[in-house]
Amino acid sequence: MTLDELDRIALQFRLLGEPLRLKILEAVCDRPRAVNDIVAAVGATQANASKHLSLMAAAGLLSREKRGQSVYYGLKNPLILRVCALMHAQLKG
Amino acid sequence: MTLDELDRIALQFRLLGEPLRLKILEAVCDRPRAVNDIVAAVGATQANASKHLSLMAAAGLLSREKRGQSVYYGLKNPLILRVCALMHAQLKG
DNA sequence: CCAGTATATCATGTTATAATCATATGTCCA
DNA sequence: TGGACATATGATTATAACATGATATACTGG
Repeated sequence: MTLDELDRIALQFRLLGEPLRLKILEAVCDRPRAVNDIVAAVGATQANASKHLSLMAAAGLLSREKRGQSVYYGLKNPLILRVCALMHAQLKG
Repeated sequence: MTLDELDRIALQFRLLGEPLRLKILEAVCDRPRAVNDIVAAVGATQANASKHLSLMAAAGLLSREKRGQSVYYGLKNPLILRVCALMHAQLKG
């Protein structure tokens, strides 16, 4: 495993290391949703949620699509849900 | 998913969000190893490695066993390797 | 064009986490 | 017991990350 690879993997893990971001994942896990909607679902400030969404999209975790005056964020790769589920399971084992 | 659960999952992810700690996991993935040995394998300061090892053990990621004048750290639950492998795969997909 | 709604960004204060150096603790053996 | 080796801890500094409030940009309907 190269150093660069480790760095990128670590970065991905760090992205998941924030409760608010996990909540966001939960919010968009079955369908893309507008920022507005996500903000309400996770109970965060618009500015704060927006920042996390940008970050996650930039990291390739979320997809971003502008439709009308809203922006829809969705899961880029459902595999990330398995990662979360595995980690959840690991906590109990 | 309760808030407390999210917090704990996030904490676990944050633990994996450090390249040095991933290296440590790699170093002990097939057998427990002494701190001394791990330090050499990952190329870190003794103090720094020790701190990370303590942290990971406290979080339930690693097992800790004192044998003679050495302390052996090993994987507590091999499931964590699957989490890492999945994340690695996710990066490419 | 204007008002309103939706989203993003910027500046700032604060907290959290990591690396380092020095030092302490503990264990073994001569 | 003293000295060498292995590990842990404490204090300090540096850096990264988050939350917030204010503001900017973009789109839409009237």
